[in-house]
Amino acid sequence: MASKYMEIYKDLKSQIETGVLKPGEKIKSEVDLCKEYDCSRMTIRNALDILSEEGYVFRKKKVGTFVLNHVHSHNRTIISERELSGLTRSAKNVTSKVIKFEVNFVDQNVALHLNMKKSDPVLYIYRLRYVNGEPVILEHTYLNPRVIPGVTLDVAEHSVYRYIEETLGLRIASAKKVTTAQPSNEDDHKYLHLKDTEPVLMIEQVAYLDDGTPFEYSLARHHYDKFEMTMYSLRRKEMSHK
Amino acid sequence: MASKYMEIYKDLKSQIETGVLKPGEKIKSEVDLCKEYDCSRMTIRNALDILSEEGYVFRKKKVGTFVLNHVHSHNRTIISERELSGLTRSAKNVTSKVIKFEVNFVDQNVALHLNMKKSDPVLYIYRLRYVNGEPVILEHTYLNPRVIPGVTLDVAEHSVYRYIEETLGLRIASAKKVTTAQPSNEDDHKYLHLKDTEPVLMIEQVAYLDDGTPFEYSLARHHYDKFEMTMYSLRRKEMSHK
DNA sequence: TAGTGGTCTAGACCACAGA
DNA sequence: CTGTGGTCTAGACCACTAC
Repeated sequence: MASKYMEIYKDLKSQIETGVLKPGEKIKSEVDLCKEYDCSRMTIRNALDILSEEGYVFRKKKVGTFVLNHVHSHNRTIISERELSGLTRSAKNVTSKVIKFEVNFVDQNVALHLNMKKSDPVLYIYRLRYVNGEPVILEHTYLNPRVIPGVTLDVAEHSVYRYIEETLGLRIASAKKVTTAQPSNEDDHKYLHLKDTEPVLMIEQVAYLDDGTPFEYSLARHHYDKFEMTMYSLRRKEMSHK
Repeated sequence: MASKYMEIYKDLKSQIETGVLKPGEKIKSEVDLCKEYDCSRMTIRNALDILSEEGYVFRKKKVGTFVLNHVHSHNRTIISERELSGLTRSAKNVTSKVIKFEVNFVDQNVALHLNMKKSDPVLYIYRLRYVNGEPVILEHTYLNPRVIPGVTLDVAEHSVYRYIEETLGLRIASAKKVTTAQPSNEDDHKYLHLKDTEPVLMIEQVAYLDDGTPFEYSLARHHYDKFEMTMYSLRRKEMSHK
């Protein structure tokens, strides 16, 4: 079904996650893996490249490939660097209450991000989102209705992303995110039950379809104590010389 | 000097940044680029892979590769997903005031992250960092002195990262980061001049050397109004089927 | 010296978007 | 139908590490 390197990637990842391959351990060399999986070296490298980008393994030039230890965290919900959907894909029990649902003229900032003109209409959705029954995110969403038509109140109450992919058959491919800390405002106090000394973790996002069209601009204000953003950065080889 | 794909990557990137290749424009096909740069297709794909991961281009299967428009931001200092150094590499005028500089026994949490034993000594540095003369970060740094020896007060006042790479000749290769919003505490009020309703953007980081050794654990509390964390997420092809 | 990952070549076949 | 990126093969040489 999937490609060969994807199968190998999944296999190795699961071996790491289940502890068959232990942190610090050296895994087989690329040539040995070729034999084991009966494929060419490039296929193995494709798989190892993904594992390395995701922080599962670490490659030491001229020495070998090693399992990296995964330190994981606290009581917060983890928003991964690779997560594209607002929420519904990562967390389990997500429900939403729609606070506002209206069509406006697009403002300048949103128009810029969504590549729209000043006089274009935009769908604005303001939702309170619950995880396991607890109100934890206040989310402002701006959708381009020419790209994503037919979003109803019912869709907004559930998952817009699922509607886009499953009903419209479009593919969400990438997202740009900017994360900041913000003092809480009146709505945060009211809906997220925050004190005025307690902040939100704000994630501003522009999401793109698989043809490069930006379709959504959103501001998601997360309860500071319930979310964290994790990422793994890998420096490229020659980058330091520049 | 650098590898061929790196040269091609740099060349294409600069063409995008200088506007020779414009947002939305389709660039040459991979086979055409092979001829232009006189190399094999894999070398071209290596270059395009990086551009794609970094959000410069967007590949549409069976159609072509397109330049993506880069939206950039506000008045804040951008902490990029790919930035490894705390600061000194990205911003220009960074100075530091050392608040504490001492050797302690490592605590359990730090020991876990740095792969150390309970009775091991750890170097603890507490610094206030200024950008353009403004106090904007309070940073707690824990260093493993067995891995990074010879850090002096003088080093701490300047750049620990530069000392590691330039003086010790070690290579910083990767980092795991966890970003959260936190209410400001007394030190934040005192040193960063925050009000009690104003938060910090906290980045917790474990940094690794090029051989996979964790050498530093740090907590950096950033003035909420001066920093943002940006990232670009790209979904992998088959990921959706899982 | 032997083994490793990094780089590169020169091909190949596929499924499907777009004309 | 043609061109495209996605995947894959079966090699190759290199510089360096660890022994």
